[in-house]
Amino acid sequence: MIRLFIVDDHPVVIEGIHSLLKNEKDIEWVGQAMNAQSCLGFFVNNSADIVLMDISMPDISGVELCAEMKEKYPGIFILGLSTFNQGFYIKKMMENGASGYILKNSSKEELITAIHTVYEGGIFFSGEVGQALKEYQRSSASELPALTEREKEILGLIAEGYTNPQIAEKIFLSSFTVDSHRKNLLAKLNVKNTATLIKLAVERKLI
Amino acid sequence: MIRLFIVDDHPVVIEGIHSLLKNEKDIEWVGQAMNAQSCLGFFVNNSADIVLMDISMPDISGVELCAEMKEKYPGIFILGLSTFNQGFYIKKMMENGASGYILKNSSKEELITAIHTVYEGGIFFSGEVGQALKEYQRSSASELPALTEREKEILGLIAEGYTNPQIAEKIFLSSFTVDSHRKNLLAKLNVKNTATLIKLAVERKLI
DNA sequence: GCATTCATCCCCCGAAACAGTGAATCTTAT
DNA sequence: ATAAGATTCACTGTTTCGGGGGATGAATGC
Repeated sequence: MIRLFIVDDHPVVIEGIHSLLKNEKDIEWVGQAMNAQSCLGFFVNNSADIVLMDISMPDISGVELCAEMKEKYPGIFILGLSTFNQGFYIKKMMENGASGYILKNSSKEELITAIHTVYEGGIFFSGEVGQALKEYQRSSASELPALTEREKEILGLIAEGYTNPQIAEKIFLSSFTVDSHRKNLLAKLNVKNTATLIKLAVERKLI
Repeated sequence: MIRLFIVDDHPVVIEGIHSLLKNEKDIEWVGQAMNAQSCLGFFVNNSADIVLMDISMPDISGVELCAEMKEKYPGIFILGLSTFNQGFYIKKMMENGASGYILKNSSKEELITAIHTVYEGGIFFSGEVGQALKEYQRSSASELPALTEREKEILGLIAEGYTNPQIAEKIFLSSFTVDSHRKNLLAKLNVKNTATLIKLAVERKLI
């Protein structure tokens, strides 16, 4: 028996999911909350196996609530729930310990599959969400100015710890030239020094 | 109809999966390969929707084959397949474009669910794999030497682009002292300069 | 007690990074 | 063809980094 709790500030969503699952014999509806505070209140004296959690709530965001819940009750699996398919928030939820993410317009089958997968310790994304997540991982880079091949090459070598003279020797250029490319990298990416350059590059997966 | 291809150097695995899926009406078995080369050869003149791919193969690794396949045929979904539940390789496969990962001892139901989820663009992990992946994400940081509070503070400020004199002013130290901490960071983490320091720090989520 | 470890602090110096400016090839797209 | 941009090279400063050394004090363990 999978004990399910739901947190969402839209009554219609709670009702809709309740209705979809009411005939599922292995899923027990243990409670619901319409904001983060009352969700946290519930878990003081009660428990659940899975929490379906909306991303946008009146008091604190789903991302924060997710972090707090996993901190206090690491054994409870959290399944993100949202109307929109936003890569950024999905990523944040996952980083904060969520076990998956489904859209509110998911089919009954998808919802049930998600609940079972997560209950067994798995990770589940609905189809569209999986796509959005993958695209997001790239698209966050799309806002960045395009780097030339040379610039990417030199960025990679900088990240590996080579100095300008070393890079120059390695790819048969003048160290003045390497320095020029380096300055262009700083300017294009709008960062002030090597530290911030590499931080950006790693975070945005440029290298 | 989901067109499925499998790459695995163990005939028994190919046979076993074939047997499990032979009665599935919506899954069509389009071919199989026992090494990476013959897999790549197949896709020159043929196609598939999903490739079940073993992680360990005689010629090149599943990770590399995965990267090459996604490069050439981005529309084909790749589902990793392994006997062992190794967080590191799972992570590598995912970074190279795989859509999920299942164990060879998965149940028929799990296998079919995985195939359908992936076919619809989703991401699927078997239960145990999901756990291993999450644990790996933490454990990779555990091998690092412990940093002192001061060092972590200074590391964070370096990553934000502050120079030694700026950090010194900000936290009321001599810039010589900041420099010492900085050098300790380089030594402790065994990196040669700011670039590699920040790369490591971001990758290992020290900041 | 005493030695040791370690976090914290300080200093010098040569090498590297950064800022500013300028300019010559070469490719590519309009 | 010409304009735009990528790539290359150059010079001159100033600032920062990285490698060396060394000092203090608090905590630790024997």
